[in-house]
Amino acid sequence: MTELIRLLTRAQKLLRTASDDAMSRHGVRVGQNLVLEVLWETDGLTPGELAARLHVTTPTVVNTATRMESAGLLVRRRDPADGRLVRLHLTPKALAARQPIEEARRRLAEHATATLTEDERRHMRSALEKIIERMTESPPDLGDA
Amino acid sequence: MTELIRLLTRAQKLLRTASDDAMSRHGVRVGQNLVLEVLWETDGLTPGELAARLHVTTPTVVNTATRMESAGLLVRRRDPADGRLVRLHLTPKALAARQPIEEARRRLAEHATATLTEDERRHMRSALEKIIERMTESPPDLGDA
DNA sequence: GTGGGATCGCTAGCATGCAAACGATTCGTA
DNA sequence: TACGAATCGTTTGCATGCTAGCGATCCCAC
Repeated sequence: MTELIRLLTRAQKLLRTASDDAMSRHGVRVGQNLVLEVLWETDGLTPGELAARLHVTTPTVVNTATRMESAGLLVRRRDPADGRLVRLHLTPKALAARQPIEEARRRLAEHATATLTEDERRHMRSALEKIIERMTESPPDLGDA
Repeated sequence: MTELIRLLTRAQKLLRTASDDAMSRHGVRVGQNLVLEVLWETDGLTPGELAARLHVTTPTVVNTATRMESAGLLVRRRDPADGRLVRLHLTPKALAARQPIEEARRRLAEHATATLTEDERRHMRSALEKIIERMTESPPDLGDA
């Protein structure tokens, strides 16, 4: 079981590194790519909403948004109805990058999983879903105190 | 395929977070735990050797080693035969933490994978091995220039 | 034996994550 | 209506990774 998790960690790291390399060719880092992915579908979300969808904390989104703002990928706008809220809007530059980036991601994913059999895909998917459910639903049950 | 990778990423992150929580109870962070894991088996490795075994870069090991030195988990010693080398040696404190930490990791791994069937474990393992081989052996083949 | 290339650890700067503390705004209630 | 609690974004500080560049040491060829 420990070995299974070790393999999972190693594979994920290799994929993340490869993804960062691919995205960097389009002027976007791997974390920023995740923000784009959501905003391409739903522009004008708040940092808090974005954080919830990405399963990260709000400060992480805030910092990433600041870097993306410096890079000219998005702009911040105060919500006119609620002064506490900030809405993140993509720039034309970010919209133009959509096609090549999605293409690059699709290509990378297919390359990585090209040699998997149908059984392996199906069982790996259900196994990962079970692990995710297990880690979110049930308590981690840490040993001592 | 993209969805498969998304699940893989999510599962790995949940596992890493849970691992960090568990390790923190023993005064060790998740990255430091990986260093301990290797040094428990082979004490006195150099930062470069350690980096190769962990699949990280040397600066990463150097920084982690510095934090672990501050935490009293290891000491640096110059190699008497080769002045360029630094050898990392665990302290009694680090040796004493071995049993509880290994127990915590074993428990976490079993908890996470408790509901997997034998087919799922087997196919997930072979799938991950294929992905790893694919990402290390063959070229990433990034689209444009 | 000496000089130049190779090897090694370290530092600096950046990106991505977290938790904790802070400030501003909003909303419900007295 | 005004005040306290809740909500939200931001800042700060830390851990983990990376690349690039530096300085010290070693080793081989001359």
